Parts: sequence; structure tokens; C-alpha cells
Amino acid sequence: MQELVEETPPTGPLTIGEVAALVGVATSTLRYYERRGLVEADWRASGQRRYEPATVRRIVFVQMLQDAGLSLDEVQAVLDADDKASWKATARDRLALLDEEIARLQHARRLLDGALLCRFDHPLDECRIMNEEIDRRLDPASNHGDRRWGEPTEPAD
Amino acid sequence: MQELVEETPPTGPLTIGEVAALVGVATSTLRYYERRGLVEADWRASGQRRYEPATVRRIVFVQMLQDAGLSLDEVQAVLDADDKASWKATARDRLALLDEEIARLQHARRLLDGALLCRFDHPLDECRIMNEEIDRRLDPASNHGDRRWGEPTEPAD
DNA sequence: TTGACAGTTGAACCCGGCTTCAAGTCAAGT
DNA sequence: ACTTGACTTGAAGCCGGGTTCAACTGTCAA
Repeated sequence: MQELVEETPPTGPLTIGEVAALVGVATSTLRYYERRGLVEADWRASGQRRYEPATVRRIVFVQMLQDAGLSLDEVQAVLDADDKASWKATARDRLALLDEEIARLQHARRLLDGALLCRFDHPLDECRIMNEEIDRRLDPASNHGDRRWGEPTEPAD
Repeated sequence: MQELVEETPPTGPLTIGEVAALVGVATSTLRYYERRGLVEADWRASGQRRYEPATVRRIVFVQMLQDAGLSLDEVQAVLDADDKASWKATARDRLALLDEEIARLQHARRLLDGALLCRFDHPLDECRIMNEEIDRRLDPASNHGDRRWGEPTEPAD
């Protein structure tokens, strides 16, 4: 057995370390997933876990769902789903939350971006954009554009 | 003292309960902020915290920054900043992270949305869109659109 | 004067998602 | 035979952002 290939791209069943490197998580994470019942190794070689490609795909799938904001419990529910209906409901719920979250972040982004344009030393003192947002948040019925409820009496920025 | 107004919109210094209701957090949270040195009550009436409007605004500001993804430590840094430079650096850093996060979520959103269109019982079995994404994530150098590394040999959806 | 009610404190607890630790097993290489 | 290195286990620890608890105080109305 001459070592023709130094780094054979692992193609068969992988060890936990290989899988971890491949999908970019710690081995402890994979054991943790197993404890949680999310993903288990296909078989063991004298105690050691071995993962088939399909199982590696399953792990990547877990990561994708996690990236989409699902908790591990939700991921589990999706994986365990046996009919379209149940996992799609979860997906739709998450989709709605995702939209909310995106909108929230975009709002925050605009705000932060705007605030950077203000010329003031302390964020709370005289930034119109910040203070207007604070007003909006304090006033349930959004009487925006009107009188300030709090401190800075003279809008100055 | 006839009770002309049942519900006087609180205009002076507020109790912790009033502030909590106004900004939509638990009283325990406000005490927690105080422990952390983020916001303290302006004064006390026989032991009880009283908050001036400006301080309430400060609390709302904390929430805004939190919404933008800042940790309480970062919020503290912004609040304690005494010059433009320091808080603006924090803000710019966060802005960049915010952009990344938004992009990530939008990607996840598209993915989830696409997956909902697939007709299959179990998400991992035959959804082309999901499987392609898994391929992308498994293949560092994105040899996308090509042969599948894992299980489903026949793309079917 | 007796409740009810909102407030106070420090310490302990909770949650999700891991990570770390100690002690042990196994296969391969020198 | 021994070392190395990757693996095994269960139990405990960590982090951030709060929440909960028990015991107590102060104010007001009936």
C-alpha cells in the first residue's frame, strides 16, 4: 500500500472528527445532537461512531434549519415529521417569524445608519432621528412628529 | 379631590411598575439593568425607585440598541461613551454585523419559502432546493449544480 | 388595625446550546 | 511494550439575559 493519495477525500463512512471538520462544528456538538435525539451515527466500529454520507447530509440540514432560526426542538419536530402537513406548518410559522425578524433588523439598520450621520457626542442628547424613534416607542398611538415627551426641548441636530 | 381623570397619563416621575408597563418590560428587568449599571433610578421615595422622563427615554434607548443586536455590554459602552468616535465605532461594527445577519436571514427565508413549494413528505428525501443547498454547504469550493455527494441519486422534485 | 398592594433585597434559579473535564478504551506505529 | 492520538462516557460548567424566591417594608383605604 504505497500512499498514492495523501489526502483522500473521505468518501465512505466518516468518523466523528471527519464529520465535524466537514460540516464545521465541534465533535462535542455532534455528540450533543445525538443525546438530543437529532442525529445518530449509523454504526460503530469498536465503540466509535461512523457516519454515512446520508447522515452527514442530515447534519447539514439541521444546521440549515438552525440558521433559519429554528430551535433544536423545532428541528427535531421537522425531522420527525412523517407527513407534509406537519413540517410545513412549522416551516410556515418560522417563515412568518423570519419576516418579522428581517423587518426588525432592517428597521434597526436604518436607524443605526441614520444615527451615524448625526453630529453629537452622546447618542441621547440631540440626535433627532434617535429621539423621534424613542418618541414613537413611548407613544403607543404613535402621535409622531409632535411634541417630545421627555427631555431635549430643542431639536438641534 | 374629585377624580376628574380616572387614568392620568403619568407625566411626572414614575414608579418602577409604571415604567415597566410603559416600556413593556418586567420590573425585574429594570432592577437587573440597574445591577448591571445601565440605568439607575433618579431618586427614591422611602426606598422606592422613581424615574424621570429622561431616564425612561434612556431605558427605551437601551431597548433600541438591544433590538439592533447589541449585547448589554455593548449598550453600556455606547451609553458611557463621551465622544463621538467611540460610540460610532461600536455602531459601525454593529451595522456591518447587522447587514450580514440580514443577508443570512434573507437567504434562509428564500430557502424555506422554496422548500414549501416542494411536494414531498420528508424534507430530506427529494426536495431539490434543499438538497442543492446541502450540496453547496458540503462542498467548500462550491462545485454546485453537479453530482450529488450524498444519498438521493435521482433528483425528483 | 388590619389587609391589600406595590415596592425592597440578595441569592438562587432557568433556558438553550453547547463545552469542558476526568477517566477510560482502542488501533496503529516505533 | 509503550506511546500517541482519536475516540468513549457521564457529569458538570459556561454564557447572556433575565426571572423567581423568601422575607421584609411602606402607604393607603375601609
